[in-house]
Amino acid sequence: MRSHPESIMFADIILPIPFDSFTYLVPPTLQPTRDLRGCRVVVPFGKNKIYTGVVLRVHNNKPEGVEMKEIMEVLDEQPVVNEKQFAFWQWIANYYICPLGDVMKSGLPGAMKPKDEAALKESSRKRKGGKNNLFHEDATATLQPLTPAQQTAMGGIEASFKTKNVTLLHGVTSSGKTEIYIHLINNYLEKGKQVLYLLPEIALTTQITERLRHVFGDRMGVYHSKFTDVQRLEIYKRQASPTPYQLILGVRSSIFLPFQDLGLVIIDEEHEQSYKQQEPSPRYHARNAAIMLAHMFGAKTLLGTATPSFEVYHLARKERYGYVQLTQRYKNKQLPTIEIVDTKEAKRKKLMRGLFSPRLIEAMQGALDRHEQIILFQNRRGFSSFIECRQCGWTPRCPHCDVTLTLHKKTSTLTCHYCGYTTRIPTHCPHCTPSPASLPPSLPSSPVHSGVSAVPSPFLPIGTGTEKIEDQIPQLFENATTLRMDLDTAKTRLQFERIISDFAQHKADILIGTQMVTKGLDFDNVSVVGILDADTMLNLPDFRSYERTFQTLSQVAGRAGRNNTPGLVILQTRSADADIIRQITQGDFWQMFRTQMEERKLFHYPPFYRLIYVYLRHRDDQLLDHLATDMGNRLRTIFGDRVLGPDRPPVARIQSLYIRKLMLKIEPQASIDKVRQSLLTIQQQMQSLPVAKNLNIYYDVDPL
DNA sequence: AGCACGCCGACT
DNA sequence: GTCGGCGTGCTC
Repeated sequence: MRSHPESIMFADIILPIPFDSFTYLVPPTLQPTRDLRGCRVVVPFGKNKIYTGVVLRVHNNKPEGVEMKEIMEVLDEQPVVNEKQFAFWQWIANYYICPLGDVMKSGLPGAMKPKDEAALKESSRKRKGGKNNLFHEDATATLQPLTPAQQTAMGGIEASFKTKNVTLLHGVTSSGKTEIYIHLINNYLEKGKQVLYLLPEIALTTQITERLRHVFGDRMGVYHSKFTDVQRLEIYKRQASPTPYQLILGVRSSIFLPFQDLGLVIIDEEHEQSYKQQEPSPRYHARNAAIMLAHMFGAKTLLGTATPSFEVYHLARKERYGYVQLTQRYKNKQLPTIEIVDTKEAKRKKLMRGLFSPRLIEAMQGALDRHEQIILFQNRRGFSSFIECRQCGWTPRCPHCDVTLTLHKKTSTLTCHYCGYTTRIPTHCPHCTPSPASLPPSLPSSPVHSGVSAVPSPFLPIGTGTEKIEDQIPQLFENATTLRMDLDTAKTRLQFERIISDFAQHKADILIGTQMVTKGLDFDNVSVVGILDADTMLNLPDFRSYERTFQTLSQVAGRAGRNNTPGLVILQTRSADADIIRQITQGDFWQMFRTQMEERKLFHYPPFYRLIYVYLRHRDDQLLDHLATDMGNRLRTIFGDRVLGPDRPPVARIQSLYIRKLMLKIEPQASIDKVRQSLLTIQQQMQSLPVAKNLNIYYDVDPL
């Protein structure tokens, strides 16, 4: 029973902190019993902390120069992380240049920590039915037959899968893509294969869940970020068990579930930005990661959208991906007519009433008279983007972040959308009227928007949000009722679905919203869609702004139209004769793509080049300047003119940390491994500088 | 990421 | 005289 020195075992353990792994001693009592890889263990850490981690590997190479601690306890009989998951975790860590600890944090349900698990078992016992199967039922529906157009597309997908691993299904809105998915899923389930069906967070509504539930019953598990830890843990465990769900309908993070025999991955609304995790690390793109996951299983991937991302469309054009088009709308629902209104012209002639042109008012009034509904789209929430002193033009900014504060009319406050800092609207401008004593001690009961108060606000709201539009409706349409849908009114899925269902039941005439309105189901009484201002989106300082505007506005326009009559979309813009506006109104994706691709190629942007942003953060602005320049120079010795910057990003300070950004434009055929190695070497050089002790460096690969 | 250690201000 | 602010340094 005495262990020989050479038989001493070590275990590399992933902990939920931003490092790859730490090496611990495996106690002799555990050594001969089993391979601990993939099992959770409890370990001491630091002075008196205790963590649960996952064993990455067991070996007997003693690490140099570190004093090791011993594993305290092993929690699992069987691994909770399988080999495919480890390979996938490692790919994410390598590709997105982040530590394994970060990947584990995203990849394992929070409730995998033993303390939580014990507590949760307790609470789930009390609260019966914490089950994932929310329809506490069996499949009731059989498959609906496909229309001829859908059948053709289905045949196209199957043919494409014979030679291609990834296929793009490019189908106009309301062409019935979901029905095709359902048939395809059914085929794979019949072959005994597992299917992962990914949807953007906001599109995963009760309606879609119910629809699939009717067909697939309890063979389907739903994985949603709004579920409780117990529910998520239950699905995770079930997927690792001998009887996993055969179909997972889930959001971004469901790519981390254990799969056993994955045969098909469907990524709906492939172009959606929300597939990219921005914060925290790992900043992965679930679409691209899911394609890799499918590849590891030898599975097929179907990407569906009405407005493909350039990255995907480009690969389809190059025949790396298969391509299937679906041009016919379901029940021959007609595409809407899009009318452009030149607001520059209307403003010059003084015809604008607030944010509304005469043509938009006329179209809306017509719809109201016919008891039809209206959707108004504005891609910004709140009342205005910021306020400005009428006297001197001073604008209140966040004391911690380098941004203007956003006006929230309802609460009479100014809020920072980055750190949440909130303050009351000042009664006077501290810049040009620095002495409050000279003013009446009025509370800011005179909100900036109303001139009702005795003391008019010294501030003017600038920019337009959904709240301001809502505010102007009563003056233009006396009896019209409104609903507003944006991040402020639809924070939870329940609120979101409530608004959708209220509007569907015609509890309001007008729905005002941000791009969230594009994600609702089809409303069959909406005849007019108003886009109040296409310019704010187009003019964003972002090389993808046209691509995004095209996507968003096409999706918004798709909401218009009743069963037999085509809808009317009124698009207000100050740049009425711009090419992009014409391409949007004509739904000319191909022309838009071609024009934009020339610029992308010329300026070395995706999909011709791969972008990597390198972020540096430090609380000392001047020192950071110096360090960022230094790092830029070091990068240039390796990457030459593929390095741009450093620059101050649009928001150059968040939560009292200053930020600099370096940009790398890498040829797509370059080895990501070598790029990562070079970056990490330079990072180590930087962080070994005595002045750079507190320098924080992180990466955003394929940023959006 | 936490969390302990450490060095300077306003309180019983 | 202490309690506690958060800068900074380390974690197998």
